[in-house]
Amino acid sequence: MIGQRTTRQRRAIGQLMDELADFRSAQQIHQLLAQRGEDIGLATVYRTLGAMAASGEFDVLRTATGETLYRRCERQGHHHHLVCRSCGRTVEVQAAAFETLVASLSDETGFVDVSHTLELFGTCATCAEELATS
Amino acid sequence: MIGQRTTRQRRAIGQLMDELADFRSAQQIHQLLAQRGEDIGLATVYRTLGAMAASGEFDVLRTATGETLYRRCERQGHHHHLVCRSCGRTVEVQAAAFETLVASLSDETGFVDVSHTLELFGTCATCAEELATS
DNA sequence: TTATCTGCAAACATTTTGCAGCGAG
DNA sequence: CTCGCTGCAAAATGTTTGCAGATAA
Repeated sequence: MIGQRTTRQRRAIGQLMDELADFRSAQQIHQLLAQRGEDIGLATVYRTLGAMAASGEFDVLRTATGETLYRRCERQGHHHHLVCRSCGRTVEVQAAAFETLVASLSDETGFVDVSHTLELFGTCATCAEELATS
Repeated sequence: MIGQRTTRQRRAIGQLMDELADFRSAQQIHQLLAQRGEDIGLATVYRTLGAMAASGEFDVLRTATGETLYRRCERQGHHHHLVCRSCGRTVEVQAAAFETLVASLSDETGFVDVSHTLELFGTCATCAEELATS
């Protein structure tokens, strides 16, 4: 926790994540780095993503198949993601009304420190069309 | 999809699930069955839970560590769960307002077939007290 | 009888870890 | 010079699958 070193690997991962708009898995990121000529061990990618996510630099999301996806969190504030099942495109969703609803749960149930994970999946317009014509 | 057979294994799993109040993993269920003297293959437990969940008999939930948890769904209709971080106690939550909100997302974003996963975690009143005194 | 289910073991996919060597500070 | 970081390969985890034999219907 005291010393964090700036290595070639961490720089490369940080830079790549800056350029990516959507959620990617550790494996995808490892592959993208390889395509750029960055020869980085898969284990290092996992370790680095995990560490950066833990420190709040990334949003984390789990797919229905058990993969962990990471993305640089751009907007501040709490929000959720609507992910296309087919192409992975992501839309950020802010639903103040929902947050309010969750907050009220605390009173109703007696539970404290109520946190939540909301994942939204759908098929985006483009993919829906493609699927319809096949 | 046509024929479903009633086997010793399925009966045992169905019966055990009837008695369990909270979410359990396939591995836990397999172990509980073994304790009862029900010698059922782990693969069968996975297959059966998967099938029963797919047919809507169980609620499914994924933990942060990637395990899939199952529980007999008591209420009919769509709802979510507020799970105590400490003791695992579960409260079912129905939030019609939230469902409406999700439905409206479809119009706003152009995404179709929007589904969602909502997981709520908190500390129940009892556990909160215990934690305060320690 | 016969299609379905089961158990086993092997296969899988994702992620984690032990350890020796490398390299940032 | 040091301690943290990296790569590799092995291990761990949780889950799925192929197949031959068992079994509901």
